[in-house]
Amino acid sequence: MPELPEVEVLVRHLSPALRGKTIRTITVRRARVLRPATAHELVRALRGAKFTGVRRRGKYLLFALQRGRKSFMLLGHLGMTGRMFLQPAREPLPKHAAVVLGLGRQNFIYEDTRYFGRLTLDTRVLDSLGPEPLGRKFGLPYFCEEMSRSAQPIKTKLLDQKFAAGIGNIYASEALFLASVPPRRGCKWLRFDQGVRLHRAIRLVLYQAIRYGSTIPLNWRGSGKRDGLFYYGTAPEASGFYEERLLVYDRAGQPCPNCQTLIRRIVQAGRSTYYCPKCQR
DNA sequence: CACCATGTTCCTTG
DNA sequence: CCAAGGAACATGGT
Repeated sequence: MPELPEVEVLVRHLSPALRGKTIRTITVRRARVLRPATAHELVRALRGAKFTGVRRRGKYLLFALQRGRKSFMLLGHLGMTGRMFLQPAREPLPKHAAVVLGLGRQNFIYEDTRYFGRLTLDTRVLDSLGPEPLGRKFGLPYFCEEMSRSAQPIKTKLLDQKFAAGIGNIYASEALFLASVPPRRGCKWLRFDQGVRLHRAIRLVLYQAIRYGSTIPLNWRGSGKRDGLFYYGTAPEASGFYEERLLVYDRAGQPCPNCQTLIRRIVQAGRSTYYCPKCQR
């Protein structure tokens, strides 16, 4: 479920829901997600600690905790299939619950089908993240400077978390389409007008996705096969909201919404890219 | 059986 | 140092 907009919307829900709650029990069912820490270390650090807030950095969730006078941070990442939500303590745990924090009447659950995500006290990964694409530092001057210094295909660059923290495979394709930029173009060979449009499209795509996620009914737990949240239009709890949300992602063979040319799928750096060969050149 | 999947990290090669 | 490519991680959908 995770790119910057999804994480942002999740954080906005979790922060007020967790603030002030004290962690009484810690159940680790998949120690792998704690890497590099161990279950014992996590239990020792979290027991008795109180949530003071939740923030976001890139695709990471930052849980601010306090015990006594000591403040510290717990860092979460959802990988490809992670979810985080609260549910009544008596309800059965989902099959792939990786970590469960008992908060009294409620459990805070981190579940992750593929266990690619993380929940850990080690925050060092944050040091290597680039600027927030919706933040001040990610201005046109920074953007153009980065473009001029890289020969990488632009699509690959958008996925580089030290270029901008939080853009993922879906919104990379969407932003390039909105800006009419061909995904294989080397950064330094982008024309100025393409750069300006892309810079703007990145912010627009992320901003609109956040706004969209803030207005639809959300099912954090997910209702089944397709993700009940953002990416797919099949979730019953959001039917009617999804039309024309993602313009090119996962639409290979379908007509481009601008020109009816068939959307193409290519592979770059091992990931699918979707684009319109006519609009994006 | 095949291939695909919202992400990151590690390894090898150049 | 950088970049590119591939594999690994692990499970499920089509």
